[in-house]
Amino acid sequence: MIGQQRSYGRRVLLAAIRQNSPIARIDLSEQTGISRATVTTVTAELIRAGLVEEVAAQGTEMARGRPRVDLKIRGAAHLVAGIKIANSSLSLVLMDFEGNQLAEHSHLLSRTTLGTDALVAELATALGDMLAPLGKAISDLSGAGIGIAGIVDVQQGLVHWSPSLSDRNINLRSAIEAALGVPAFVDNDANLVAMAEKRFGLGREATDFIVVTIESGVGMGIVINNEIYRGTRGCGAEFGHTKVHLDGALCRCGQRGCLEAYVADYALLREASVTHSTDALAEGASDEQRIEALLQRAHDGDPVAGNIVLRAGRMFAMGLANIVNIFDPQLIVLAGERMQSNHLYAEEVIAGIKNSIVQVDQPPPEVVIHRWGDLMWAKGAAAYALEGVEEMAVEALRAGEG
Amino acid sequence: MIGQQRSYGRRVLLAAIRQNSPIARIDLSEQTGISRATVTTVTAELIRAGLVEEVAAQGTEMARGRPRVDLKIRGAAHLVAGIKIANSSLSLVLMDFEGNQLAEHSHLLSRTTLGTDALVAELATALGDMLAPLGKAISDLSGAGIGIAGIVDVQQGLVHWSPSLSDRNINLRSAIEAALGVPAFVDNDANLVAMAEKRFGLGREATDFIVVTIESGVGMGIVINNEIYRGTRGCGAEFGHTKVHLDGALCRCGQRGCLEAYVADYALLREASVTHSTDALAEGASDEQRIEALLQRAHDGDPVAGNIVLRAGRMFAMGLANIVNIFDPQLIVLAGERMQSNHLYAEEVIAGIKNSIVQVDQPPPEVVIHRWGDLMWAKGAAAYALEGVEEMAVEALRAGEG
DNA sequence: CTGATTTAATTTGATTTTCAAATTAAAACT
DNA sequence: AGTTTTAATTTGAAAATCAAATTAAATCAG
Repeated sequence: MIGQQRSYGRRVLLAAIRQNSPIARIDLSEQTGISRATVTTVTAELIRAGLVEEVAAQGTEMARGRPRVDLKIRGAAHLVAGIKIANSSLSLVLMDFEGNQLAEHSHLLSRTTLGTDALVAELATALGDMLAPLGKAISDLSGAGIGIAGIVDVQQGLVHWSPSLSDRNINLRSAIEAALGVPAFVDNDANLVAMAEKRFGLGREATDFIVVTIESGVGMGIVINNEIYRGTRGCGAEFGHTKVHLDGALCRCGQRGCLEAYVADYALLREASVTHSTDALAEGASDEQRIEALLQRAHDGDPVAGNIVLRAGRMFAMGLANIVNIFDPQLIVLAGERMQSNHLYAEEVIAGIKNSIVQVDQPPPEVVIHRWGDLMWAKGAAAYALEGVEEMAVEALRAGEG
Repeated sequence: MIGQQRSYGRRVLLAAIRQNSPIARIDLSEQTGISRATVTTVTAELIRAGLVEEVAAQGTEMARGRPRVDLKIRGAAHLVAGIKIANSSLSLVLMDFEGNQLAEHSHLLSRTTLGTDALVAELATALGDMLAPLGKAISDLSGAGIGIAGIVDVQQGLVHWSPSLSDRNINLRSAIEAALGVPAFVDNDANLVAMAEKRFGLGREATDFIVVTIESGVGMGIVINNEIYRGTRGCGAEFGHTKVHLDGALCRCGQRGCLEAYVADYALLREASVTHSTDALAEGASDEQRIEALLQRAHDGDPVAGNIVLRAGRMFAMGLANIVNIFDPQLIVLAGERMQSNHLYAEEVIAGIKNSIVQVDQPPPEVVIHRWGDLMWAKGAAAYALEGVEEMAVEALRAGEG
């Protein structure tokens, strides 16, 4: 409607079909406010293009009158991959256009930090390995979403800096598109979790919510008005580095008082080392094992361990309360897989949030814990790719018709 | 384009004309991506409706070819009032449709907290007093924007709670519309400052920015994607109650560690009372005088006073840094009139922010201090009314044409 | 089993919105 | 006075949409 007459209707209807999956035309008209006549015309076009298909109306048993015919996204229309570039591995997922997971794959990286070309090469290998058993090739993909830690300029596909890349200011999108011959969509990994929640998780119903992830650091994704909010320099949502104490504990980032410096593994271990330094566990044990031992000890009533863990939880609650006080979201999702974060997901922590937010008549936002597997990130990447591919498909439709 | 065919184009073009004030049709086409033909048609319509007018093209001296004809909003099209309900007074401003200030007025309230009817009555009186000298009546207004402290549901015009109202859960919009016979637009006062900055101030060029105000409390307005972000329960942006210290200083709100409990007047005085309790200034002096004395003393090198003020500044910087870490805005505007906030607006504070935000290659967001007069709030209210009236005008256009 | 009823979807014919290309307008150069 | 240049408008067509009428596919009632 703006600019060259572009098919805003197509876009809206396709999105509505996706979100309300099996939905009859009459309900689409109701929902979007677009007339039934137009819904018929446009959906016919979408069906003709293969993006949408009819399914036998089900559910409401035998109502009177002409039965409604449900529409849904046609999964076979496109194939996308989602790839998360993690510390020392890649995790991949394959999805159809409907969002059904068709395959998953995991790939160990030769090194933690790689050059661009090497990384892209490993990426291509991993993709091939995932696709081969299905008799598919990379060229069958309509798009690939890539999640990477660091500072990413989404518009340009530029990775300013990432722990996984030895180069700086690399246009990872171009590099991947050149190597794979497939449209690539690159984003910061925290945003991808938010996207995963938006499309597949607890954020499906919400328009404004926040996703917090705990891995080695603390990440955050912000969804405002159904869209990822990325900040203006691509470095927003640095929840882990919000300050919770003036001149507080030293953080990996070099600053003091960051939330991360109170809740991250290294923070807990740093504290534990003061009193438990002579522990058997301290020698030769991995960080993970030591954390586990600390948490166990806290659970068993060790006062010092308990104190360490308690403070972490209280700081975490304070940080989350600040988010609520600033954003007033509908929902906060604590997404993660690690049982090691149990202490941060405890009842007391959630309750602590409620005590630190501004009190109004209305109930506080829901805080929910969502335990995903490792694939969460990759699924988010796939969701991102689906978004991009959908956009391209609608665009193609417009061009094709003209 | 969605729903009944509504004139999205009209809306877009009117907004573009407003934002780029004197602008030729060809530039409008360029900017909005709408074809020149459509720009001609739509602007003709807007001119016919009296919302827009042509002005002799100026600026570019005598270029070759047919000279461009600039368009601008026609001020005379509508008249709006902006009203800020403050502690013990109303401040009002009168604006034309172009945003030119035509009059201002100030009105003392009989009491700090009033019943709805009494407040509305005083409001009508004040409005009348402002309009009378101009030979205008309230019925000449196309809308009135009202800013009030407290929890406001903008959608419904409901004031859940406000220090200025003795009643709770009042539909202030209905009450005012009934009394004045003019469309009313009610919002939280912090949001209005953001709107004032967006339309008349430093936020004109920015799409994502934050406005922080210091009065008796600390307020914040958030602009995301050119729109006020209000949170989902109407209680977001409570910057003053973000926690900056676990189990910290007691706040008026009853919680501990709120930023306000470190930077507000009462917080400074609380600290000062510990050591300066026997001061001449402490007896019989007003709070304002005592604050002034404290700041003066800090400035003169008194170590205790200096320490009190220093901490307030550092806490303030920390709070702002957290906003940057979360939002990554283009711009932070510190808006206020009070010289008493000088210590919070000091160089050191601004520098302190930069030391607490996540470091990236790109420069940190600008932090600017904008000293407005008392009218800032009322102007914001007027800006809000203008937004509403513009919306109504476009809507009327659509209905009228059909 | 047949026709009435009900509801969903489509078709019809018109209207609105928009655009590209051609045309006109208004100025400065030559 | 004619040429050039640029802005704005007009023209004719295409695209998008809608309200109302029609058709389709089912159940219900007798």
